[in-house]
Amino acid sequence: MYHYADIVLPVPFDSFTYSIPAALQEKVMRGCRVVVPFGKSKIYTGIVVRTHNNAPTGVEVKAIMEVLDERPVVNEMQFRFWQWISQYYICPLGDVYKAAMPGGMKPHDGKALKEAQHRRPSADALSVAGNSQPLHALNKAQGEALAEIEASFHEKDITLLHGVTSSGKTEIYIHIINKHIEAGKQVLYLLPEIALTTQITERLQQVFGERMGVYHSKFTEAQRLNVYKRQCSDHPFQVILGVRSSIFLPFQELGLIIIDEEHDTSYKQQEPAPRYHARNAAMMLARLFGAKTLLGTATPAFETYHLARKGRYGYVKLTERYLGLQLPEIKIIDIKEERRKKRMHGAFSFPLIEAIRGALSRHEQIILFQNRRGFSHFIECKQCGWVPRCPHCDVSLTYHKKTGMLTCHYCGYTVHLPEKCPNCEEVNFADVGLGTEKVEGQIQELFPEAITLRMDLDTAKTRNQYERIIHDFATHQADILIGTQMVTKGLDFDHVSVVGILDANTMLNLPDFRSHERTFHILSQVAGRAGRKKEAGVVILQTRSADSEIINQIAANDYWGMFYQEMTERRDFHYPPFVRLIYVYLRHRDNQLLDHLAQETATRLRNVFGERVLGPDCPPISRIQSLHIRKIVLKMEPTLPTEQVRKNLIAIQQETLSNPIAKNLNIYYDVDPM
DNA sequence: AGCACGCCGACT
DNA sequence: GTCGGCGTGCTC
Repeated sequence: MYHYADIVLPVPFDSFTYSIPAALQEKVMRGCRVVVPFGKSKIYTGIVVRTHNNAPTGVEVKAIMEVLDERPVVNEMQFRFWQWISQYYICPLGDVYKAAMPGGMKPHDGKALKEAQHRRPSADALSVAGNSQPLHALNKAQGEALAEIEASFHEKDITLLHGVTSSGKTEIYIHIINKHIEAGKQVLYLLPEIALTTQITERLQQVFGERMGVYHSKFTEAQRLNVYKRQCSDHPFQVILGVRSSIFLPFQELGLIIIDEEHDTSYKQQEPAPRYHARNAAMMLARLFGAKTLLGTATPAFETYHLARKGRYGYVKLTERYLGLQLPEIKIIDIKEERRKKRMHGAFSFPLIEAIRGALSRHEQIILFQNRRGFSHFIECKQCGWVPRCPHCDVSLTYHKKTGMLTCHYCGYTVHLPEKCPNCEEVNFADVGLGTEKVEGQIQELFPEAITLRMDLDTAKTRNQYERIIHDFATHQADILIGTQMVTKGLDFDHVSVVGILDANTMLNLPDFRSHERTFHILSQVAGRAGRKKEAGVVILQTRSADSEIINQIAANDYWGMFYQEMTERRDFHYPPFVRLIYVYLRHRDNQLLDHLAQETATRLRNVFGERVLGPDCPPISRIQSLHIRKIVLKMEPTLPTEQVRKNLIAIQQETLSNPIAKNLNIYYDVDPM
């Protein structure tokens, strides 16, 4: 009989010890949810991680109020996985719990007790319906790729499927999934949030019907709760199609994880903790289960490709586009040159205008890509050069013409555009930089007869709005789709013959070692949207760096050249995959105090890690939501024992925070940052 | 991270 | 005289 239990709660600590009342002693089990009082007035739902007889010293122990489950809702595999996430990403277990359980599983306050009273039996078998459709036959190239993947899985646990856009990867996935579920295994199919569209969901639903569950963060709490409970039951879904957080669902017999669009940076959770990378974490999850992992993409992340080349991953290439689709031709247009010749109409070069005109006359569709929302980047007083800036962040405000508002894209601060310059009282503002809203306005002037759609964070805030736009464009209710990187994700439109990239410089010059790789990924993806059945599309790539190597590599679809050059640079300058990066972020309201504390922390880090420590520095955006920011970079050789590193880092964090002047200091680590 | 406690400005 | 601003301290 145990008298105490360690409980994980949705707060940033590992666990808290509670006493077990005699009446609950039979029921309190590892993995079950319990209801406990917390602090002065809170009631939380937590998870039992351990029962024992060690009375905590120096604190008043509170008692568990209620047990919600008769059998565990977190299994042993999940506990091991949570532990790994917590250690690798240097965050307390409570943060992992918050991310891992859908809201409905961790009710708080009155709700927790209510659920205990109205406890329902776990999801019944919702029953296997016979509405599934047969699998499509694979074509020759697909069939060969499938055979190669299977052969590769005999030797390696992880295989990269490198297949050009529209090469029919989804059908290959369906065949592999089918084989695994026929063998009695479960399959997890991961997609980036934005790519989880009805197109793919519907296709998989046709085949797997009731055997498949979909797990998306935009679903209601109740829907996600149902999927979670179903996975705990005796009749779990065989296939889960989900976004990054679905790696935390309970699995019983996981045999395969597919990570589609594996290069996508949105697999990395930036905020809040745990700042995990769902691709890398999924590979660890697969390892725990002895399951296979299939990474799929048209443009592999350089780190992935590097490991595939080294033989750590199996590698299968699919070069043929499905239904004989041709890869688009990419034409580079030098904006500087065109501007000098006075051949630019706003953001549009003559060749782009001609291409659009041609497509419209043939009743074909056009996608225009500009990776910045809003009307202009910022506005500037023509008289005195005044630029409206965010009072809380170190950025200028973006002008949104339709609403007449200036908005901070970091904290959401919004004000009306002033009628006159508050500095010189002049009434003459210039719009500097190009946003999607301005692109749409110019298109409407150039082609008043064309119907346009715009897709960015402003017009596609919800899943419904997003899908509406996709649907309208796919059914040809509009001629031109203008958007940010939202338009690049795994969508296949049949009638797009022209893709215009309005300014391929904005992403290129970011102070980030991955900016070339990212530009390559995103531009290749958007270029891949062009092309119709049996007919090549055209991509007009406008740039101010027409001579740069990277632009030419993108235009030539020279993945290998790009990769080779980047790897050389990353080896020489010590960047991943040759080192493991950890960023240390420090945030504080007081800039001077922050400076001091950041220096102090860097010194502590140097005492342990020496030359591996760089900084502190001010990041490019050095203040967000009134907090000043400093960043310290750690470059660790991959051979360094991660457990020792982690212990040192936690100790240093504690040391810095133990200084009384560091009261409101916020420190956190970002492991493998993106 | 929340959330309560606590000590200083503008309102009925 | 109080309502409420957010500094700071704690959570088994």
